[in-house]
Amino acid sequence: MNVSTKSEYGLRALIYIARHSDVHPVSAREISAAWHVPVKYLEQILKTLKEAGIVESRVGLGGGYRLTRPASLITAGEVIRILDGRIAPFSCVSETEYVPCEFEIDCGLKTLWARTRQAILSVVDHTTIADLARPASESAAPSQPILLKKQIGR
Amino acid sequence: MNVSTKSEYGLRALIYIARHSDVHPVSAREISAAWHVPVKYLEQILKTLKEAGIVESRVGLGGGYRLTRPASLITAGEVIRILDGRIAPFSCVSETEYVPCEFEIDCGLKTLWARTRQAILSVVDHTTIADLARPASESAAPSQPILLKKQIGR
DNA sequence: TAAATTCCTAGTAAGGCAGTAGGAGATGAA
DNA sequence: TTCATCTCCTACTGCCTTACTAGGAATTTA
Repeated sequence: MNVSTKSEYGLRALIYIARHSDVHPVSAREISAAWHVPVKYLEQILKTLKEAGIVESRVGLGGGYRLTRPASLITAGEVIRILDGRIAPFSCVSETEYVPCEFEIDCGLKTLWARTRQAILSVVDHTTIADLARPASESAAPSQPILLKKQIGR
Repeated sequence: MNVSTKSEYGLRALIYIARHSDVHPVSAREISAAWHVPVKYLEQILKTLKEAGIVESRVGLGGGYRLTRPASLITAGEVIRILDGRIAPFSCVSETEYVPCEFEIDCGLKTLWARTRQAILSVVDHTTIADLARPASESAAPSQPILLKKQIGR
């Protein structure tokens, strides 16, 4: 159960762009300096994000990246899927990379993984870059209420 | 976002033991044959599970493994933690392996990861081996109702 | 004594992750 | 026109983890 640095850096980059690209596009170097991420690595991530249609870019002096859509229309789940691949904990319950398992008939685990996946999606697919870009003091509540009723310890 | 084969095999082994250890303990070879898992690999997993106090073992002919507790008192989350380590998607929100992050103050992501973690825990910490060991036809519903109100597509 | 079983340690092949490296080509400012 | 600043593109690399394999020692029962 892990999120890679790609998703972490990618989301941070998008947060930064959402916050700062009003006047001019934001360069990879600027984001890199702000979040302490290696520039060259970030370039690759932003390239992937560009190919996926999340950001657009302008080359040359004064160039950089901008979101193609309002930040409120980009979900964290979408970004994680682009950069990390499948979100489901197991491919036998993945929508995007489904691979059947020989034991599905009598495998209680499938149900477990399916529920886990739904639980994850209920969070990441309902949290947008706009939610994340809000100052932490406003507690980054998602725009749509998520489906957890209460927090559980541990 | 992935669950390793260790957790998968470990949970399957426990399910098998819960179902079949009434009369005599269950051997690794037996489980291995039932679930198509390499014996030697399974031995290692069961050893870890034994050290963690989930199963007890008996050496020699007719030996094998038994649960130390009723299956209804062993949660999937506990097993995954033992075999895979941290469940939280990022260590900045982990209870068991917390590592602070330099950007926590203004990092909307922390909230996202925290919510994701809670969502995962609300499933895996409320699903027991007893739930999983029930025949799939009974749909492996957890003993306590989980906190998702409805299923979401995608 | 033989067969079955857990226990213990070591090794290993492949793949993914997290970058580093080195430019080529575009663009705007001086 | 030159120069600094950008993105774009491809290749490479070191390290770690995963998913095993391998070989036996010790224990127990028939």
